Amino acid sequence: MTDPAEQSELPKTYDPKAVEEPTYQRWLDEGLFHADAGSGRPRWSMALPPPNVTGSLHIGHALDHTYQDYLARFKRMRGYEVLWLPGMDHAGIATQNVVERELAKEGKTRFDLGREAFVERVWAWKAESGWRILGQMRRLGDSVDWSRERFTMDEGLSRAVREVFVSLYEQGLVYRGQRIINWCPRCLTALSDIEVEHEEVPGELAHLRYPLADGSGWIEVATSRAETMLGDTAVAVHPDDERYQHLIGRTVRLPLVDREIPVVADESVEREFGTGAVKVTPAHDPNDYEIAQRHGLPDVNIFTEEAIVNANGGRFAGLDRYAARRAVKDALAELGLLDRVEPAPHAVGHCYRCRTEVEPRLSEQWFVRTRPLADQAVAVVRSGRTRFEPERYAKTFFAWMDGIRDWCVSRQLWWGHRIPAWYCPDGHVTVDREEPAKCDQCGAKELRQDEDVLDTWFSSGLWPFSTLGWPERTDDLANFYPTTVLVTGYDIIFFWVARMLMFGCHFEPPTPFDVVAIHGMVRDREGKKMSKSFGNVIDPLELMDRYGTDALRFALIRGANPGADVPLAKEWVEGARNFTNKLWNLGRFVLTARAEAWGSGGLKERSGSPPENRDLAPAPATPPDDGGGLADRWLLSRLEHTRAAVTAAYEEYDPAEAARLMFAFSWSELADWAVELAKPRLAAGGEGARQAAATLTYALDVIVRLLHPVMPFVTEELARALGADTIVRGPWPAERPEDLDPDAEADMAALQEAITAVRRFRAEHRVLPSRHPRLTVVPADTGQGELFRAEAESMRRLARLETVEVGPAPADAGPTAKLLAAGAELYLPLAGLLDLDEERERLRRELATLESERSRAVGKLANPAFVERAPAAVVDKARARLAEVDQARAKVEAQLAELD
RNA sequence: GGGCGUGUGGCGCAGUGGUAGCGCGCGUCGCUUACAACGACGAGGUCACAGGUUCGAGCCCUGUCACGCCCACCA
Repeated sequence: MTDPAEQSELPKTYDPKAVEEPTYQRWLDEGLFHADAGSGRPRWSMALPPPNVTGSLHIGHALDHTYQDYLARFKRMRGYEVLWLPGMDHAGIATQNVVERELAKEGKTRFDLGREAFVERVWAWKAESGWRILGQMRRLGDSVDWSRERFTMDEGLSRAVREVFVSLYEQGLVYRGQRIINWCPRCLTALSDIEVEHEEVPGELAHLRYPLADGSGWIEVATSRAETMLGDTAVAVHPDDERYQHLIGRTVRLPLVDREIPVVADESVEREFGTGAVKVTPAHDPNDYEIAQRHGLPDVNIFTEEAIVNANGGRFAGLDRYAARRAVKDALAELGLLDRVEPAPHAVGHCYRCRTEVEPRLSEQWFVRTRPLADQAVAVVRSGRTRFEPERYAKTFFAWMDGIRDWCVSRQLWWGHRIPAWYCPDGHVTVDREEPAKCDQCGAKELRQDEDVLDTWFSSGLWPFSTLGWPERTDDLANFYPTTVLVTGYDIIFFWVARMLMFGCHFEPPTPFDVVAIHGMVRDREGKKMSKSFGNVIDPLELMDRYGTDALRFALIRGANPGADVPLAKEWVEGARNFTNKLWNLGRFVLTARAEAWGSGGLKERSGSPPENRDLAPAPATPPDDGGGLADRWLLSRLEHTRAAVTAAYEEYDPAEAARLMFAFSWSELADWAVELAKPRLAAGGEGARQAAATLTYALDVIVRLLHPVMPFVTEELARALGADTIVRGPWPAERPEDLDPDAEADMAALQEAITAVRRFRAEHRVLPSRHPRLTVVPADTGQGELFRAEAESMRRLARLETVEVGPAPADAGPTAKLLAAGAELYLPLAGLLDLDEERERLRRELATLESERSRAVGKLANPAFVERAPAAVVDKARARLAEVDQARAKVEAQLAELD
């Protein structure tokens, strides 16, 4: 019942759904992503920044993975043995929070389950979530080596973590101590400095009066956190501050808690700030803690872990920080000890995972001594052994490393690597790679392991070598370390890149990677950050469902200018989808042309999927020789330019530039001109048709290969249709400088200019498409004359002309238009082209319409009431419109004059 | 308070010394046998501002303004 002719029709649009999944499966089945160290090829390696097992991949991952995939595929095609190693991060706090939220829905807390059961539960959750993420990576087309997939908490990596921690301890680079750390009262754990996000809040500065103990007056202090006065143990002033000389060494009576505390002199006090006297709360402020250390002051902790006032806060016990602040101010005001409260915006730290205000808290934690490690990491970048791309991010890195402070690595969580430290009843610490049988110092056998786990970034900091089997001296480590490139967003240079450099340079020198390639963040169409609260997040899966993976990837890469943020909107992806379809149809055209040129029996169709014509010869590895015609020579020259520029851009970590070049060549040159120029030759058949088809086939094959790193699916499908089994392993198009042909490019430019000039004239004068005038070209020189004579047929067709003649200007041909293009003069007889009377009539009607609009506008603007009373915008609009009308009138009048 | 970056047509962006480009949008025309997810043609920019270097400056230098991001223990 189906018409056989119709059956052989190829689908007019590219259908990603039919192609992507089977293609990816085939790549896996054929082991194309598997890295074989024994292959003898040069090696190239990269470790995937492990996504958090939390949740699913977002648009930022899509960018990150696409960027890496372009590098991996590009290098693979160029003949490298590529290892792109995948995996996931256990993501301590983030994951624990997610599972705790899930528990909360059941009305439970982790404490109801107990540590062991809770951790079990997280593992179960991880199994499920991890599966989803792997599926998304397949969707994206990630060419990772699945046989080497790792997880930060798997056995091998856990061993690496213990090895590093214990070694650092032995080297004196890990220590335990009491410090003021950043504490999240909601997550109930310590945080490192970079896990705190500073944010400006309105805030206030309260001026409090502390009466002198001897009743001789008072001293005034200023604070943004009045409630902390409950934990004050001193007041500090600058030693040279004349205002307070007489008070140094005396004592004040701390109101509300009725504690006598000293006035001390400390150089850290700024005389100009506030009153020049500062209250000292050693347990709740890092500066104050240092002052206390210097002066031997006690510390009074007034908060519980949840930041609720404890028993030390007397009658304020039980209030949270904010309630206590109000209550303390009220109480002081009643006593006449609150001088005033003024607004004072200042930055407050928030937990990077839950946004809760961080509370400085004095506690016992584990720290990494970072200075020596940081120095090594800085040296490797300064020397150029490791390079940032773009380079300016090295500055960001240096700036942070310069001011780096010791890294608090212990977390009061349950999900993570348990700290390998054990305590005996006497409090001695034993740090070991395996669970020790007895205390190092006293031999006690009752040991209890530290309850805390390590910062998630501790294990991810080992990623480049722990994933290769370290500390074992594995083949993979020998073959693929240092890794070649590390790709990531600028947002985690401090969190991750810096830590990897510190650990890598120290434990597995010289460096974990040669190049750090930094990309930006995905933004919405207005350049705004994507976030759930703005409601502007885009789900990559939705985009892939709708437009295909290649479209999403191309849109992301096209916007990924080096180091800069990537704006993305549906329309961008839609445009990229149109491009995939353009390629698809280019493929359809070329394949058909090729089949017809060689008289083969047309193309076959696989159900609903792309063309398969293995009966034809495989795509040529080199262009057809001869290359006689201008169109072919021009195309090959442009192709070689593109090939060279795209290759260079890929090498230089500028895939956005490569994308632009490929897009422009494919669409504006190959499709818009080369194909159009080929049509008459193809239609003529014979050797000319074969020549044209061969050149187009070659060009398509090359551009498809160039595009493959960015758009792997549609290009693989087209390459297969052209006769290749796969292009995943290349080859990459070879350099062909002999194809560069400046003469052909110049000639083609002249021809294009002439054709466009005629088209423009036709469009402006509304020449019906069915009218085919005769054109006379008066060339600028003899060379140009030959050009136009040779290309007369192309020009005739593309400009819709009856004939194209090269010679002297026609005499006495009646009304004639003279156009200029590339130095040549083009003469178009108007008679018969457009009906002159009809055209005059049309122009007069148009002029009349414009005149009447003009007189109305003039009248309106001449009316003072309108000009004065109407909104300015309306008046401006009227004026602008009048100007437009005047311009249009002038044009129409000129056209009328041309006709006479 | 430091550091980095950005200001180019309505919107999003390229363009590191030699006659202003791309995508989207917009206007006019067109279902020309690869593609209407298309084609042809067009409108639209004193390249934030002010100085300077140069034969010549979006592109280099200085300063100003605006915006963005990062870092930061002035309570």
